[in-house]
Amino acid sequence: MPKQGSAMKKRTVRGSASGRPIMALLDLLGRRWSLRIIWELRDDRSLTSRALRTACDEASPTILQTRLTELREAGLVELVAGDGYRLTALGKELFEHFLPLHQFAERWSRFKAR
Amino acid sequence: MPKQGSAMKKRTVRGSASGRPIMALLDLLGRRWSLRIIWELRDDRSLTSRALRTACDEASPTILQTRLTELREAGLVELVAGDGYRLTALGKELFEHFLPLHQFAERWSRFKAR
DNA sequence: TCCCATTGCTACAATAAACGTAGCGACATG
DNA sequence: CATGTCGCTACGTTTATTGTAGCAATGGGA
Repeated sequence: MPKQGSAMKKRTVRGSASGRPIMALLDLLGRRWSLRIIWELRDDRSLTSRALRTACDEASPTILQTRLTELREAGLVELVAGDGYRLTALGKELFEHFLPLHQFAERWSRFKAR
Repeated sequence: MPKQGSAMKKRTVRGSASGRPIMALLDLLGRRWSLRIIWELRDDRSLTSRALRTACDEASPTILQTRLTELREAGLVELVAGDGYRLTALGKELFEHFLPLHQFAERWSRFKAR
């Protein structure tokens, strides 16, 4: 992709051509920082773009902005003026599936340690 | 970003330095094809590396092999001689959290279509 | 009003990850 | 031996991400 202006954007989700929404979703969530962003916005948290950047281990604003735009277009995240980014109702619903992931991660971590 | 020394063999999971397993897990699952691979191995399916490649839309064997190695080292996927790749018990447990994702993806798709 | 801090967001060059093609050795079947 | 498939890798090209710097817009004092 030669240009990354706000005009031309490769926002097409891989796998969406297959007509299988799950593939498009898996691809969207499989992009770097997507899962992390959703995670950081859990529990009705609202974070400004910079607070989000801090939460995401000082990730590059370029890619965070790209992901945020994608997630907003996907209807999972919204930007509320004067309040920052937050999950939409749909986004919260999605997060519910990841909630048990925290517990799992702990167990997984202990497994790996062996 | 914390510098990933070239000494580290690139198999280190980003975020694992934070000591928060959830970050390591989110990073591992956030790599391309990770979620997809787990998805394709659902329901006790066992796929050979090439069948998996076909299932994953002819993804490059290079990256598939990389992901498979990572997932195997993470204890989520295993390679059974003469049978192909499959989810481990831990991997199946993880997949349980993604099961409702299919339904969600359908709903999400309809939302996007509007 | 001017100053200044913060917001969301972007340009641009450099680096890292992923892609695509080709092909390896090992093993099996004919 | 010939053929096919297995898991897996080399390598050159393309794409994605990083890091630094900075923009215009907004708001709050002084």
